[in-house]
Amino acid sequence: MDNLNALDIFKALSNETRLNILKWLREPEKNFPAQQAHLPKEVSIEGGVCVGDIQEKVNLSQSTVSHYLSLMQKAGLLEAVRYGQWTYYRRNEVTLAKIAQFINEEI
Amino acid sequence: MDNLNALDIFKALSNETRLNILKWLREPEKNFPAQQAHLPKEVSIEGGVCVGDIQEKVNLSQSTVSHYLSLMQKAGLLEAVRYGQWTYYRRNEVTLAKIAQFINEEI
DNA sequence: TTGACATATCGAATTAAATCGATATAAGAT
DNA sequence: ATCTTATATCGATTTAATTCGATATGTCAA
Repeated sequence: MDNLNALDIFKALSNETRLNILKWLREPEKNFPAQQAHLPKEVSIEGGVCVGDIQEKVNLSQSTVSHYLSLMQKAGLLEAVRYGQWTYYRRNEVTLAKIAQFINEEI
Repeated sequence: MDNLNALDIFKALSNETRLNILKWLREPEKNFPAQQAHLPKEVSIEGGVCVGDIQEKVNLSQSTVSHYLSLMQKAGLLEAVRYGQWTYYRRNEVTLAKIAQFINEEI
């Protein structure tokens, strides 16, 4: 996912739960108590939270949450890092900055 | 429409044609040759373009374009000014600035 | 190598968005 | 008053998004 696909990004942002996920991922430690509990101490996935922890918080089915996260990742809003059986998702600040800039300069 | 409804705004932005309309309205004189042709010289609706001129450019049905514009206006992205039988739409820069700021600070 | 857990994908059902043509409303001109 | 032109609204159809439960895949542990 290199170049900005504004349409996919705006579609991904057109949903309350997905907006919340992005917001929560600004402060993962605060919003996801169990954050990175599965990682050994020497490993850290900066800002990343696993699917299960997110699912618990949003209270939608596992498949829906997985779908949301993958869709946000495809749009470039999130990055995914796999560690063992877990997938950690974190914000992609580059895209977020670019889309704000896009609104200011292009739209 | 005072306070920012982010969801409605992102939904309004999730469409290529609507994105184009916003872009074109940055430079109405350039993008809409007949701009404000119906207005007497002493009246000016700064940056405004009437529905018919926009419709001609996007090549969708009159009802679809009218619906688009009204939806963008309800979201706060456009302002509508009626002059006689015409409705002139123009960008609402306040909302546009706010939504970019919202992405940078809230999301 | 079998079992348990985390996540992803599939297929189906429901709900929402896009889009049209037809019609209504509103203003201006005759 | 009537006709025309501009825009808005309505109702219907098609297409896309949401959401689920079931199942597949991948990883680790016993």
